[in-house]
Amino acid sequence: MGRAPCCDKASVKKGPWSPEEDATLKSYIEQNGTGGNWIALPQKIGLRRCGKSCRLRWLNYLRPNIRHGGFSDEEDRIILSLYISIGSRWSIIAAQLPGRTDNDIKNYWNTRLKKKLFGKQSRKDQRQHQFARQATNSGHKEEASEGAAGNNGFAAGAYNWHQHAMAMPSRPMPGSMVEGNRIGEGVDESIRKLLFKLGGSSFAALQAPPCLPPPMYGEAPNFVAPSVHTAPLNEGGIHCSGVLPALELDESFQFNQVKLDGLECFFGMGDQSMRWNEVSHLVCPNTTVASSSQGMQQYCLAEEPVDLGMQ
DNA sequence: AAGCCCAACAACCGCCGGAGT
DNA sequence: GACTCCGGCGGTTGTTGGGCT
Repeated sequence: MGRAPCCDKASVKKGPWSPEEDATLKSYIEQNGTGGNWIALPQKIGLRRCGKSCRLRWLNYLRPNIRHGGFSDEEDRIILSLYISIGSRWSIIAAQLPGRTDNDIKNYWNTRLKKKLFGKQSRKDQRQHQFARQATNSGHKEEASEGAAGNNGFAAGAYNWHQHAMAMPSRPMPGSMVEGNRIGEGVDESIRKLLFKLGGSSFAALQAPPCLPPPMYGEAPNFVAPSVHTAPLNEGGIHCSGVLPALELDESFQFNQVKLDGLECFFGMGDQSMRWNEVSHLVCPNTTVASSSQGMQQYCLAEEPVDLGMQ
């Protein structure tokens, strides 16, 4: 026997909300709150809507201080960082971007950011790219750069990780901050703390690479951060040198079992396979890559190993 | 000018986990 | 401990509008 439906599907209205419905819902919640029961709410205020639909409408659209569209580079970077670390846990990602809803971020990722990052050209991008080439060829370089990079600073056309990494500020740009927002100074710290709260991540591993013990796979459903050991530093077992062999990071990245839809290329599944050292700049702008004396590539973290104080 | 295609966004659906009984 | 209910979440689908052929 299946679960009873949350409302009578036959009697509730579906589809886009009218301004009148919006006004009714908004004014009621502003005056009385949700009353702790979304299911009962529509009946109370005479809306022929499912309670879940009311909740969604309020959270995604009517709630105060909601921002739509216009994602900044900084927000892009946060979304990407967290997506790589924790996968499609949109609510957690949204919690780091005040004013953004999980639905908004999810849509943004699925329709735009994923394409931006992996070089799927929209027709608009193709046109911009074509325009850029034409303008460049005819000597209009300023117009060309505007046309090609008008998309939040990402170059149109096939995405170039290295190029973008170089363009990324090593620290959040002062002035990119939204008031009351975590975006801005200290955002990396904020994300890192969040990831440690969640149980570790490849992102966190970059900031303070654990060298021992060996990775534990499959400890948690949905979220596995293979090379991260979350025990406090002072309990022993971890000694962080600040230098992590590239191989380890690659393995960390490749064995991460978080579902990374759209990131198949990192796992050798796409036709354009990437390795961690090709994208780490984007996720961790402070990470630099250098060659060791043995010719083996190593990661040299620009920062001192951080205090991993668990909260 | 009309039809088609596609990107963007809004909304729905169904599952899961936590709280209450 | 078992059961029910509800909220929350993520995946998916539907709708719309703009651009292209």
